[in-house]
Amino acid sequence: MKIKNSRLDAIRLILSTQDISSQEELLNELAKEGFKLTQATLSRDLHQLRVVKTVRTPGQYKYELPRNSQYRTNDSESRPLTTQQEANGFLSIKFSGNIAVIRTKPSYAGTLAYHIDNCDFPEIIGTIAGDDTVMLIIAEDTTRGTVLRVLRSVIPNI
Amino acid sequence: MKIKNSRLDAIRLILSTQDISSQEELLNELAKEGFKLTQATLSRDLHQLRVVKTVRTPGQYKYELPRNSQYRTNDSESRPLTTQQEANGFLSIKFSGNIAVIRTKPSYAGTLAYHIDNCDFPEIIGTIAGDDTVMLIIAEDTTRGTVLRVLRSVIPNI
DNA sequence: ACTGAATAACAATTCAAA
DNA sequence: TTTGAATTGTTATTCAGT
Repeated sequence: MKIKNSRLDAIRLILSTQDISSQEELLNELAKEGFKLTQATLSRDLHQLRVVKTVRTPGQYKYELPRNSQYRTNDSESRPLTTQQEANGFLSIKFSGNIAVIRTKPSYAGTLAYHIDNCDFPEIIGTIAGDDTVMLIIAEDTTRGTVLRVLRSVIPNI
Repeated sequence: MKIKNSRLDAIRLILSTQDISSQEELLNELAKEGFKLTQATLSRDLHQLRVVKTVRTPGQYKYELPRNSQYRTNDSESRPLTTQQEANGFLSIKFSGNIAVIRTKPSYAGTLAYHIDNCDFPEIIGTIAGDDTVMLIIAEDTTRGTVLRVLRSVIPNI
């Protein structure tokens, strides 16, 4: 229950920040974080998170979270969103190099970027927003996990 | 080849119009259309089309095409700008690190970015547009050649 | 409800051939 | 380059136990 949810969060974190190409590989990453489980359980977790195995380049696979990262366990699906969750329009976040790309619902990007800017996170040296996309320039020596962690205060549903 | 391409088209049509939950099931549908092939070949076809196996409801799977290879009727709205090469306003593309910068004619950038976004290329994790400039954030481990190749479906005159 | 061990089911790849 | 047969590899499920 409690353990399982933190494990699902760990899976989401790992899949959001690195390229994973098999359940075996993900199992190893989870082991590094102290999660002990078998492939059977992981398969069920991925099923619950509706993770899909995509083809990146021929012969190379990547496990990806669904784009509207409506995660959490089944019980939270029926729980109404808080105003803050509802308000930020967050859909997904991806990383490449020192840049994070946040997708939002249409027209939400500007407001979200404004809020992130206002936080003056030292880990995020700047943002730029379109209509449904926010780009974050990440400070050097800052990990993606850290970025996700600090963003949680602005985007609780990240 | 000719046969193979029509088979790929048949696959795209089937996946666009019905729920398929396994390769074997798809094999049967293809047989109805007169295509004789084995699971090995089908697996390769699906790989080429970058089809993903998604979870619809718990325990129920569905093979889905990526957005940019879905079957579309000739409504010009959602269709990429493949017909009129002039329509996209493309002028030039340059690269630096994991960023590509596309210059367009004035006011064309937003529409072009929109179309690129809609394709959901895994190689391009995000775009942001000004008036005559589109910036693309390129996924890690993706070459510039690959970026140019995938953009060709949106910008034939690239 | 959650899990691991074993297994079944399924999909990807190898190999040989055309 | 494309393919099928066989094989391997990977993931989903069953079953039993907690």
